[in-house]
Amino acid sequence: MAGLHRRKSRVTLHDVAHDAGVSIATVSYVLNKRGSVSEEVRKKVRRSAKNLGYQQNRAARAMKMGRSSIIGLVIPNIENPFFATLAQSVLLESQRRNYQVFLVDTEGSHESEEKAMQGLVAQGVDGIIVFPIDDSALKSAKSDQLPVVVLDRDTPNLDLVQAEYYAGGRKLAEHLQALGHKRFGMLEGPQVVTSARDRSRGFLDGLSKTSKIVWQQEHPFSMELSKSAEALLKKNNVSAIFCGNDLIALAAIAYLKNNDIRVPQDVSVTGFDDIQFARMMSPTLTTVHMPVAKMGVEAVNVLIRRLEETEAERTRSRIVLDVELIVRESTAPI
Amino acid sequence: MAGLHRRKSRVTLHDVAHDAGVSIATVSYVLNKRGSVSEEVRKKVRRSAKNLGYQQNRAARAMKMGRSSIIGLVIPNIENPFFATLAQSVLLESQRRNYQVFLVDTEGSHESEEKAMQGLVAQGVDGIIVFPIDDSALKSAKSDQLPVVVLDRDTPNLDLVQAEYYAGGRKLAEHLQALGHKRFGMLEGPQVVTSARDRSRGFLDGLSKTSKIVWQQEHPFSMELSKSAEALLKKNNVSAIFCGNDLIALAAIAYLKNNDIRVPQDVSVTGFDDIQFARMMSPTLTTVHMPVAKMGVEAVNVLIRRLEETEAERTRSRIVLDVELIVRESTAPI
DNA sequence: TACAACGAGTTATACGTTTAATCCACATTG
DNA sequence: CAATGTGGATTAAACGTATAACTCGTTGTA
Repeated sequence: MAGLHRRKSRVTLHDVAHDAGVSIATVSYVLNKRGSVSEEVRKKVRRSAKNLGYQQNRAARAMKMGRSSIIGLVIPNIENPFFATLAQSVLLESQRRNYQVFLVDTEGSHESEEKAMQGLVAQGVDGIIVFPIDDSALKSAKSDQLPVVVLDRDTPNLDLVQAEYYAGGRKLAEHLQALGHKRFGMLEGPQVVTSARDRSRGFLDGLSKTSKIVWQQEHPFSMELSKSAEALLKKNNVSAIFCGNDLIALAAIAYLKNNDIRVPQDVSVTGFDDIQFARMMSPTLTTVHMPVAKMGVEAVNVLIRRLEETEAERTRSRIVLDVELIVRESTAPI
Repeated sequence: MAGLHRRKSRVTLHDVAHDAGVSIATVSYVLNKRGSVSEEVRKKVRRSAKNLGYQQNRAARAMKMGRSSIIGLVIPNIENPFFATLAQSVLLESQRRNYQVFLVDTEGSHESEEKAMQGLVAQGVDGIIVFPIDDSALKSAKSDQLPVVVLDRDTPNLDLVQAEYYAGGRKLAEHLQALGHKRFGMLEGPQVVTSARDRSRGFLDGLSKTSKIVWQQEHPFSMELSKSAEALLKKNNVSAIFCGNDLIALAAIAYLKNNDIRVPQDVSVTGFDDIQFARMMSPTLTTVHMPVAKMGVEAVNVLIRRLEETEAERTRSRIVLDVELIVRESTAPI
């Protein structure tokens, strides 16, 4: 039985038309709910189409229409749960809206990001949603070729969807201070990244004069703890640690525990993002919940609106979503 | 500047032909490295193409050729790190081979899986790679419409790529027994799933007569621990626990720790899959490493081979990959 | 020398849609 | 009754590409 999969030449408009005894055009009109066709012909056509199992040939349609109904999604790393959730929501919403998605994982490299964007354009996608590696200007800023929605980084001329990072940072600062903390360590995300900067800024701005940053260091958004970070953690000279995201927090906590520094008894730790694992680890992680799924949905909405808008120039969208402080076990009163 | 993205009617073969002063066909031949064209014309054409920034119109090509160079990937849940890694490898390998991927996340529902397969066929993908929810026969077994490669579940007539689950189970049993364990608990994966069954079978077959299964329970492949599982864990009447996958193990360990049962001092715990987090948690997890990335690559290879094979009936592929026991901190001598 | 063979290009067609333009029969209206 | 309009259908062109079939010199060979 193997091998009989040769695509049996699919049934076309022509076949349906023949079966229903009408012209090709009529079938097209019926199926696209356009033009004026009598109710009875309508029924006949629909019946034939269903019987024969007609399926639109997307390639032909795409060619004729000049649009593919495909959108490109470019993310740095699908293995990061944050992006997995994001991708999922984009996928779902797109399908719901009758678009398909080309997903590209750039593995965190600028070069691939560049190539990915190029590639997608070449593939003929209608638009692109991109979560850029960092701020280094999406240079091939394709926006003149096709609509681009940028996640997370405010970029000139491009539609934007992001979250209230700054506010999130403040909330963490307030929460920790309310618990009595005064001496802080910071493992911030890469400061070339706006969203990481905003988190830090928010946190710092939220501190009162009596609070003190004992140490502060940049760290990649990953679970592999840097040597210098380990050195700082080992000092055990702060009562609370702000981490740029959940992955860093996760790694920090693991390291602290291995060095017999208890969380949260000896030191409180906070994350950022609220990935799925944040509430599964022990201690569960106090963090800032990002509306990831919502970001995905909004991005799709913005993009499709732009795709389907009339020629009328629409002004740039800038959607900023609320974040929420989630208090769990990794923070405690001093 | 916003809104000037109206797809500037892309440059076509026609434009290039005009610019190079040759016919459309010649350009096509040059670009596809077919037919016989003199070296000088070749150069001229390539130059024009590059200058004008010609990009193949995939839709037109797809229509003419009857193949889209797109493959569908259907997985249960992209948020599961295991599938994230799998997806990533499929994406990368596909791109390398000049195919694009439609990713569909079925969210673990049969209905969506069914619909996803249908949908992909309708979209005109050339072939499908699917990691099915469970064994309930991919009924719309599209294999007669187009090539399907199944991951993980042996399915009649379909190409298969999977891992040596059985052997993995045995290895765990042997490892634990070598450490002196004799009383075991099992939180197996859903037994409707072949791969889960194979893991359990391998484990059980690997036990000697003197070993004893104290309790055994099915559990979904997720991090949300069931009440009954918690009850069993609390009993604290075994020295080692076999978990159906890493997520279950993760949850179990968290629960045990919260109930002051130490891992591995009081009880050893094993996982299965070796997800990224397995070596980040504390204690790090003893587990069986699945060659996930390799599975993805192989699946793409098998599929593309079938797509591009000549009419000659090829026999069904059945690729089974080795797994590896990874010993970490969550298991210790009794 | 005549003719086959070949190399290098061109012409022409088909792929399956969408949709503007057209056609036709019939009803409405001045 | 002629002119006009209208609902309901058809015809035909176009989208951009791939490729089979063809043309036209030129070369090699019998």
